Order: sequence, then structure tokens, then C-alpha cells
Amino acid sequence: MNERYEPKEIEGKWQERWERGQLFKTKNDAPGEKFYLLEMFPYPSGKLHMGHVRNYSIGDVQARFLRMRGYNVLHPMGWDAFGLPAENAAIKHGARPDLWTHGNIDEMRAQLKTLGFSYDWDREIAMCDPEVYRWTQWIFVQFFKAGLAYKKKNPVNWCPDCETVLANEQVVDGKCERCGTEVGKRDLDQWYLAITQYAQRLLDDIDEKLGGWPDNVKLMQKNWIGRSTGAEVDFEIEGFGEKLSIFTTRPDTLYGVTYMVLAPEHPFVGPLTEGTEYEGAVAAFKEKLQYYSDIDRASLTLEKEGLYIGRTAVNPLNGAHVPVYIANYVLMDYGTGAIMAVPAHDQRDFEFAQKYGLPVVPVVDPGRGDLDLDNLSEAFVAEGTMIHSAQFDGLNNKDAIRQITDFVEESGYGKATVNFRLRDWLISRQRYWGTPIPMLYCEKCGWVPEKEENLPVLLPEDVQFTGKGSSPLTTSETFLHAACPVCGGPAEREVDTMDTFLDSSWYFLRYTDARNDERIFSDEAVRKWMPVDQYIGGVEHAILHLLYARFFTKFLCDIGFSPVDEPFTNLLTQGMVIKDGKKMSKSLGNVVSPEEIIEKYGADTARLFILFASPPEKELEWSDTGVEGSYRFLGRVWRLVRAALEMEGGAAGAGSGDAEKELLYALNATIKKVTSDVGGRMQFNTAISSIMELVNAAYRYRDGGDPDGALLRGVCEKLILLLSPFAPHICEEMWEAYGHEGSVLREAWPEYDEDALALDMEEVALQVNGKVRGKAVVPAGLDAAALAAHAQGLPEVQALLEGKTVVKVIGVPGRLVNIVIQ
RNA sequence: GCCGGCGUGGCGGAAUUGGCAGACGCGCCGGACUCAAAAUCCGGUGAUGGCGACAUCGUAUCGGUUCGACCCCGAUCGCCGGUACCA
Repeated sequence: MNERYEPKEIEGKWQERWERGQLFKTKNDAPGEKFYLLEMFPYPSGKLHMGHVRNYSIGDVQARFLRMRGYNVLHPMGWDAFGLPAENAAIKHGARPDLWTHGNIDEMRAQLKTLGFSYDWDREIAMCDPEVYRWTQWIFVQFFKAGLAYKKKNPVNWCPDCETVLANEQVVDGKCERCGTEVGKRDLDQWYLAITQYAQRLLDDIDEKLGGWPDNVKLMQKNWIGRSTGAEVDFEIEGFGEKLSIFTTRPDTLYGVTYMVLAPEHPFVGPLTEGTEYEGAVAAFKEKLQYYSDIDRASLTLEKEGLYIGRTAVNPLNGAHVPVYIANYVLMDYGTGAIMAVPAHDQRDFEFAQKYGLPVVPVVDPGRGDLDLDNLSEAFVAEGTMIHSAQFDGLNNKDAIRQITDFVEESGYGKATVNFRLRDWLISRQRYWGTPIPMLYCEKCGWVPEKEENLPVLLPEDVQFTGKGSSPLTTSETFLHAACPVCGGPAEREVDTMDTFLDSSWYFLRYTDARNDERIFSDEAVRKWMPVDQYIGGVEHAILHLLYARFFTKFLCDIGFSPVDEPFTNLLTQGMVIKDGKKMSKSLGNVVSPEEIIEKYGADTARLFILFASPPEKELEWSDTGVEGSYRFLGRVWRLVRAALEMEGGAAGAGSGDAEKELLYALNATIKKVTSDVGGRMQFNTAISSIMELVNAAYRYRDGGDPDGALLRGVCEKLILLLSPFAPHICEEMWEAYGHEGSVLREAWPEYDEDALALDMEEVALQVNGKVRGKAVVPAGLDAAALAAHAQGLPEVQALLEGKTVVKVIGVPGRLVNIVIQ
């Protein structure tokens, strides 16, 4: 063993040995219970950032710990390799997206290896490889066959100057991110996946099956799915053939309807106003609104604005005639695109009614004297008693919801119904660097999928990256035209590619059988490994990625390909890495690159610091002096281990004194703590701190009276094993120095000895009326009553109680005695 | 606005079930080693008062429950995240 800890000499050596010895390779038939441990795969931007290091350090500690505990661990890594940056590189520098991406992958893979992460690289996948996206296409075809993929017109952001489609993120203040031109809209025919058909199951299973997920993530998913129950009620429009259907969650307020509102895009608006004096005004209103909706309609709280369209609707319950409006606050894509307006009990309707002088009819009485129902200053939305509502008067409005809904159903005016906020998933992207959508359009047969045996539909290489036009695939001569898979006639291929979220929705299934070229994965492999037992990644994926992955898994389960319908049993969302209180970013100039830290201190220090500084789910504040501290700690371990190696075996009779007992106590307490912190709570910061305490205790022992070298070496060996998941390289080196041949990874995780933790005497706090007044040493293991009784006999207690009357004595075993005096 | 979460020394954080607040680390102060420095090792470090043993205060603020509250309950303030005309 070198005198000094030199990470540079050690780390490369062990990384090479691990690779040569195939230490991280996972065999399906290896002994031990299976454990599928997965960290979210990265986009291959070219460089790892600290967020990656954190994510993968957390995962690697788990992986190594579980292997030592005898699990057969699947710990794979791959690349979320499709995406815009590669395409931008092609447009700007003429790079080939595939070569650019693979170059980045090579760099990042090398970086991951220098951090010593224990991935089974034989299962590595990149979603941009034809052998992989072949199966992304295959899944799409299955969706299509199941009737869950369909085409629909949808407006996209269109920059008239760049002549291209822009993602919402590329539209800044209504202008094109690249050229600053005002962005317009264009209707395009686009592919959708019918995730809404899974809405109820996705919602129900959050409570049923996701017990191992954090509550905040579950809540976010629930809100995103956004189920609300209510009723659809049909209103007649005077002089118009069709009934207007509205959705409401407040059927109890039906008697308070004073007007109706349609979304401006509602299909009835045209027919209702055509040829009337209102036609021009309606067109102008829609024109204006379209402009607003371009400019981040979501981020503005627009003032409510509307227009009377010259029509009257009839309330089926009380026959009241109310005016019909169109307004900007009613959205076409929620509910039925039309609402009944109850200004007395809905704040939005209230504001609109105030502005346009519409009547306010209260139907729920709060029963509060201080509220003048005829002169409301805002809508009353809380609970109350029904009024002005015919036979329902006097009911509590909560009960009235059900009763009026029943009445509406019985009378044929409408039906009880459920609405979801969740929309179908638009997956078409007018981009090159994504999975081609394997569909063709034939004049005769319509939209048909490519035959499965012909997959993958390859991305063409004869494409021009001009940054203009709809999809770059339209510029390929070889791609566009093909034979119809059904009739053999001329057909045109779909030129759009898929949203990259489809790739990440199933990649974890492919790892189970990454090299299968006949099937998406074998039944046997997927049954062996799924579900993922522990998934780790950033909370920013709490909604979309995780929801889509759940949706895919449910679908693949339904068609008999996945053995489970929830992919991730346990989820850990790790916090961001920040510096000076802010997210690390180039523009703030506060980025710390992993490379420079590894260069200076080595991978073990980087891993140790990042795990020690903060519990995993919290933000981590980067601290240069903290890194220094972790490095110092590893040096301290190194010197301790080395010193123990050179110590004498100890005098006869040594090894059983108080100092030895104390050291062994510290050792076993640490084993217990680290085991539960890593294996149970996943609090790596406290696991590391307890290892630090053990090291401090070992130093104390060494510097004490008559240390026994053999005993200390024994403690050091356990210490090495405990530390090895966090800082594997240094531990391998020390393990070798202690004369062991194999890797620490092949060693069993240390067990603790209950006996060593059992003490004869223990210290408890003495409290008087809940305030600590002293300490006492008492026999260990007394129960509450015995402890209380024992304490009263102690001289130090007697001293505290002089002249006082004892009311009660409470003993808490192992902790304290509290004496309550008058 | 609505829905979550959080608030503990100079700093990151610990306290696992209502039971000794501040583990561990950083920083700072002091000491040892050294011609000196670095490195290393040892000691101290919530605040106030006291030479001192010790006392009082202290987990955002105010109040409550309890023998006992960072932890439970109520109100308030602040920060962070999600979401936003969802009828």
C-alpha cells in the first residue's frame, strides 16, 4: 500500500479489472433474487453534468449494495438518443445526426466508466439505432391495430420566415426563437395516441399499485389526469334544430343559469350566426382570439371577453330563456366546449356577468346573515341550502347534486358523466431525428401500417437539412414513395417522426433482452426482470415521462407482451444540484464540470461528496470545500487502514478490554445503521456520516493505551466493505492490500452482531418536569416501570428531589427518566 | 388563485415511533509537529450571563394539546415545486 492516497493510480486500474473480469455483467440465470435497478437514461448531449453524476451515484450505491447482499441485479444503461440538438447540429454545421449522436454517446460512456458505475454494458441500447427503433415502430403499429392511434387535424406553431414548425418551447413571446418573426398557426394532420382511454386505469392504479412512489409525484399525476364528475345537460336553442350539450360539475346550480357560453371554435357557432347581423362580429372576435391564443394563452390571465350571438337557449328544468354568448374563457377541448353560466356560484361567470350586465340568480343560500345574496361582490362557491330551485329547495346543495343529476337523467335532459383533463397524446413531430412513423397513405386503402416484417422503416440519409419546410423527410427522394402494404398500389409514407417521449416509454423493457432481433423482447426475459424494482431520476419527469411509460406498459400488458401493467414498483426522485442557491447553468456561469472534479480528486471523492452533502430527494448545494472534506476523509481512511496493516497483533489478553468493546460496539452499530440507511431509507448522507464516526472511533482506539492490531485490521476489513458501494476504487485497492484476491463486489455484505450491541450499563437523561437536569448510568435493558423504580433510588436523583413532592415518574427505556414534581 | 412541500447554528445537514436538539461534515478559533509552510494529528465551537460548576433562552412567528413537542393541532408569515380560465 502506498503511503499516500493517489486516486489517479488506483481508479483506472480497477475500472480496467472490472471490465476485464466482466464483473457487472448480468446473467438471467444467476443465483439470487432478481432486482431490476434503473436510472433514467440520459440524452447524449456530449458531456455529463452534475445532475447525471448524482442520479447515477445514487443508483450505483444501490446496485453494489444489493449485489453484495446476494441479489441478482440488473443495472443497465442506454441513451435517449433522438432529439432536436442533433438536428440543429445538422442544420448549423452540416453534421450527420447519427454520427454526431454516436460521437456524443462514446464520450459520455467513457465518462460514466471513469466514475466507476457498475453497468452491464452488454445491454446498452441507443433509441436511435434501427434495431431499437424498429420496435418503437412495432409498438406504434400495435397501437394502430388496437384502434388507439389515429389522425386528427391540429394547429401547429408555424414561422412564416423560417417556413417551419416550431415546438411551443421555441415560441418566445409569440415570436420565433430563431428569427424573431411573429409566429402563426397552421393546421396539420397529426397522429395521436388515445391515452384518454386509459385515463381511469392510470388514475385508479396510482392508489392501487404505486405504494412505492412519493406522494407528491402521485398527486401531480392525479391532478394531470384531472378527473371530474358531473353531468351533461342538453339545452334547446330557439329556432335551431340541434340541442346544445354542456358539461357541468355543479348540476345543483342548474336553476341559477342566466346565460350560456360556447367556445368560439364550437361547431354550432357558424350555423347559429350564418346570415345574421352577428356573423361579421363573430368572425372578427374569432380572428382576434386566435392572435391571443398564439401568445402563450396559458401564461396570461386574459380578461374575460365575449359576444352575444343573437340566440336564446331554454333551460330544460325551469323553461327559462337565456341569451347565448361566445367567450374567450370557454375552451373547445374540455367538456363539450359549451357551458351553462351561473354567475352567482362561479367566479368566472360572475366576472363575465358583471362586465356584460347579465343577471345573477343565487340558488344556494349560505345561511349567513353577513352575505347579501342579492348583492354579491363575488361568486358564492361554498356549501349551502338550495333556494329558487323548485322541488329541490331546502336540500343541502351537496345532496342536490346527486338528486338533480338523477332528475336530469330520468327526464331525458341529459346524463351523469365524467370528464378528464388529460388529452390524447399528439405524437407527430415535423422533424428528422426521431423514429419514423411507420404508416403509409394509399389512395385506395387509406392510412395503413407498414408490414411488421418490413420494419424498421429506416430514416433516409438523402435528406436536406435546411431548417425549412414541414419535415426534412419530405426532401428525401428514396423515402417518400412506396408500395401500399395492402394492395401493392402506389402509396406515400408518413413524413413525420415520433415524439421522443415514445422512446423513453418502453426502453426499460428492452433492457431485459436488449439483443433480441426477432422479438421486442422474449417472454422469458421480460417475465424474469419486470417490473423495475427501483427507478431513480429527476422529479422533472414526474408527470409526462412517468405517465407515458405507465400507459405503454399497460397497453403492452393488455396485448400480452408485458407481464405487469405498472412498470416501476419504487420510485426515487432526486433533487437538483445547485450552486450559490441557483441551478447550475452556463448563462449564470456557475457550472462545475464532473470532469474537472474527477481530474482533481478522483471519482470516489466525487461520488462520496455528492451522496454525503444532502439526502437524495433534496436539492444539493455544491460546495468546493465540502468536496475537499470528502477527499480528506478518504485519505483518513487510507491512512487508518494502512496503519492497521503494519500494527503488531497485540499483547496477550488484549482484545477484550473496554476499549475493544467500545470499538466493536461502534463497528456493529455502524453496520446496522449503514445497512438500514442504504437498504431501507435510502439516506446515503447519514450512512456516510456513520462510517465517518466509525473511522473516528477506530482512530481513538489506535491512539489509546494498548491497541490490538489484529482486532483493528478486522474492523478495517468490515469498514472497507461498508464503504465500497460509495467509493469502490479505493476500497478495492485496500481490500487487495489486505491480501484478498477477488473484488469487494463479490464479498458478502457484513452482518452485525447483536451481542456486541448489548451493553451492561447505559446512560439515560434525568429530567425534572421535562427539563434535562443530569445523566445517570443504569443497568441496560430495564423496562419502563423498572427504570422508573430504579431511578428513584439513585443518589443523583435524590439530590434533585430534595424537599419536593414527586407526582409521577416516567421511564423511557434506553433514553430518559422524567420526574414530575408538584 | 388552487394543490403540494419546506422553514433547525456562520453553512450543508442530523434527530428513523412524541423522549437528551444540533450527529457527521464544512468554516472558524486554539494547540501539537515544522526553521517555516503545506499536509497531518488533537481540542474547542447555538446564543446570553458567569472565573467557574452552572443558569436562562433557543428548531420561521403566535397560540394550543402533553409529564415531555423540531415532531401532533389551530392561525400567521416566508420560500420552493406543480398547475392554471378544466365549467
